[in-house]
Amino acid sequence: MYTSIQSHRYLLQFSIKPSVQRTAVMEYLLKNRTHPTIDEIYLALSPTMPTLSKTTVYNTLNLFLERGAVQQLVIDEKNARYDVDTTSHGHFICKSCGKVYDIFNLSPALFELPKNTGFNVHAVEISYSGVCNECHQN
Amino acid sequence: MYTSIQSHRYLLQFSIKPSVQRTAVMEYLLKNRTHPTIDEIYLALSPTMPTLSKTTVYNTLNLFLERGAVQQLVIDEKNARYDVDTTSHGHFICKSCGKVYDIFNLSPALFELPKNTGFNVHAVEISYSGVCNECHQN
DNA sequence: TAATAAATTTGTATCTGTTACAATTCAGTA
DNA sequence: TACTGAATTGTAACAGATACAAATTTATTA
Repeated sequence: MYTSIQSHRYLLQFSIKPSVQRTAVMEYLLKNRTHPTIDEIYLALSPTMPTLSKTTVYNTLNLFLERGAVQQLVIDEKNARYDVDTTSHGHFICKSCGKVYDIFNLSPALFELPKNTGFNVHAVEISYSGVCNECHQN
Repeated sequence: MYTSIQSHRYLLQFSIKPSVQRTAVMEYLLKNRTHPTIDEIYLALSPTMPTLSKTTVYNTLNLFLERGAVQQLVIDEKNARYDVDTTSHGHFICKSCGKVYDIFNLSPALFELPKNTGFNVHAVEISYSGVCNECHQN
């Protein structure tokens, strides 16, 4: 399990000064690999951190993003979602319940950046959509 | 070039009753393959269609989406974008100017839906990001 | 054609995710 | 301890999208 100390060290690896708030947010991301939204992070932390401001969560995630400590997922039309796992993997969003799941075991070829497109391509995002099994059987 | 009459026929193929507004929106989409946002469509049409309401553009695009006449792109954090080309192709978004470009000539294998994921996968979206050449040289 | 019903469009109000920004608090240093 | 800069906070503002009722248009029936 991830502790606060480990989250602290993790932030330092990305040259992020580990404040109490930043460490708490990173700890949450390391423990909850559910691609949470800003609101979910805020709601999860505010009970044990009553002074936490939602603006701080926004600031923090934007900082993490700049430093490459997290990846922002653009798969949900409503909210931005964040993923600490920055290695190559795809995502699936259930159009019924809205949950976002990882899809590992995809061919590495899918994540190769295309050549000769006339653009300077830096990143790929592979997003699947449909209905998850839980929603399907209800 | 696409005419109003062709747009009219195009709508009928998707069982969409072709009102004046719907035909105008579809004609715009067929002529402008730039993955426009709702606002761009509205701003382009309102000069020659002064009574047009932005709500109608929203309603219209949602209807097109339901009937499969357009594809919604979730690649731009700010706005939804729409594409009349529903065949398999990828997209590139320039993080500097925000323009969205098509990327054809990708391997068809990229668009195959994964099996045994535990989900009912219906669609894929392959999104690249980076900086376009115009922005790069400025 | 006239009257009626149904569908579409419109405008306003509302909601929600996000950002801007000034004030406050905190951390580190002299 | 006092000072300086960074981080956090709360409020206000903004923008994309939706809800909804009123108005308009289109289709249907007499």
